[in-house]
Amino acid sequence: MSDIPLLPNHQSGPKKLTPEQENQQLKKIIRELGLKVTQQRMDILRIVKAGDRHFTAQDIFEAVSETNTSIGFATVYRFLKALSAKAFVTEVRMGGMPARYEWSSQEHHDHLTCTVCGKVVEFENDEIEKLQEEVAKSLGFILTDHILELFGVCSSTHCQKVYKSAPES
Amino acid sequence: MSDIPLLPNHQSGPKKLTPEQENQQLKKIIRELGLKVTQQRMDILRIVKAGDRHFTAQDIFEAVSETNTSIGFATVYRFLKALSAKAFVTEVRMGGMPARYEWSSQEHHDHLTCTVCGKVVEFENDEIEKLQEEVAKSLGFILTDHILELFGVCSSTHCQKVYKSAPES
DNA sequence: ATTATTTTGATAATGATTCTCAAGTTCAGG
DNA sequence: CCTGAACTTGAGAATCATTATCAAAATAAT
Ligand SMILES: [Mn+2]
Ligand SMILES: [Mn+2]
Ligand SMILES: [Zn+2]
Ligand SMILES: [Zn+2]
Repeated sequence: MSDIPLLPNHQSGPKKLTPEQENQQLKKIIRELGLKVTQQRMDILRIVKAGDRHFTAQDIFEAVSETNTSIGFATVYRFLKALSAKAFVTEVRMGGMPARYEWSSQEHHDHLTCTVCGKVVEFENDEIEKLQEEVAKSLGFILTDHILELFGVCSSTHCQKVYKSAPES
Repeated sequence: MSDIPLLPNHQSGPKKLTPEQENQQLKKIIRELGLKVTQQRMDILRIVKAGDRHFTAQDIFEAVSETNTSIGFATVYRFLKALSAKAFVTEVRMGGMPARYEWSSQEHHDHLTCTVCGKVVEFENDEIEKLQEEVAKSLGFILTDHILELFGVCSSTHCQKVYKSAPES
């Protein structure tokens, strides 16, 4: 949807890949899932992996349709499910709205989602992470994972207006 | 992990109310919403307000049906929506699961869950809450809600042993 | 009581996601 | 290159939670 810049997808590794090299990468991933390589899966994977945004199934469906392949929603959902089952992609869900998917980057981050337009902003905050560790430790736990999702209203005039005109909180 | 464990509603004030007093309380709330007092609304409110857990619309529908009144799902959803619009109840929507509602008077809390035995500990950390506000503000958002779930291994010898001997995940 | 205003609930509609299954594709082996 | 068994696809039906419709019923101000 919109385009307020976030954490840029700052990759560190080399990203000069020939199309053929990229294809080999994608195929390798598909095979790691124990699945057959199909045009649809290649297309979906290319989009999700290359993108620096959070895609909905609809986004991916449209993107794949645009290029060449005819594809069904079922295929998109099926493959995304397989990818997130093996943690290649992360599924971000917010009540009511369609799920969003992103390539699982190595870098940890949390999400701030606009409850009006669905925009997702990534952030990472070392202080919060540290406090989480402390909380866990103080309760006798070894912390192994966490989910932090913030919800709010983004700065777009549209969303601000909707928020202010809504029944007051 | 099938159920959503929560704070027992460890009481705050005096809760010795005659049925009539309780009814007056409930009516007052309904009128504060600018709505007419109906049997259905009384029933729904009584359940949500008294409960010590998170209810789904289904839960409430069943509970009300059991007692006396015939009631429709639409009525449950409508009234819950009105209640959460005015923040009398909190709506929690996660993933694809049905929304859950809880009376808002409970202290805010987050959860720390043992991934081995499933034990859930609640905690509350003002510093984290404050940092969340700051993060949202710095990204131009008005923060309206958040979900913070920590996962780890609790201090029980059993869970510690399982954790140490487990192959890495 | 009267009656204007709300509310209700059965049922249809919605929207995201999943399921079904006939037809099409992939790929290991020959 | 063929073949065929196993896998995959996509159109459409099915689910599931939630919302919208709307005529009939309940509420509350007069
Ligand atoms: Mn992200
Ligand atoms: Mn919290
Ligand atoms: Zn927004
Ligand atoms: Zn444990």
